[in-house]
Amino acid sequence: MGDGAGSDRTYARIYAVVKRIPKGRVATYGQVARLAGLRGQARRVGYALSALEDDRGIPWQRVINARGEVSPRSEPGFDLIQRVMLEAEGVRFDPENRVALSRFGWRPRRQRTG
DNA sequence: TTTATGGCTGTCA
DNA sequence: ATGACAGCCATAA
Repeated sequence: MGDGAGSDRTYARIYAVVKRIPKGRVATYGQVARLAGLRGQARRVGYALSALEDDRGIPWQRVINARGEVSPRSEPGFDLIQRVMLEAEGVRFDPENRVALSRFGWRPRRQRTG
């Protein structure tokens, strides 16, 4: 890696943040970006997660968009899989297929100490 | 190199 | 609540 655009520290940082999202909680792309020190680069988070071929222990399903919805992507039906995974963790969806971020949103109290 | 999307978001009508 | 727009960055043609 090194010169590779995606596979360097930046993605690693994103993954590190996603890894901290507790089970049963969700975070938004923008939130992850900010916690990773990449303010305003929410889209990059989506790319980093999209680049994951395997989970690698990274709970990608816990990252949703700022509306509280599971973002649809290229692969049809994949958003449903994500939803099922979240529901299995206890995250509940509204009739409008939305998650109440006020209730299930992840709120880290502190930055990681090290 | 330029263009066109793409697991996004905040602001403003 | 909805829709248009502009930032931001990656990847594929």
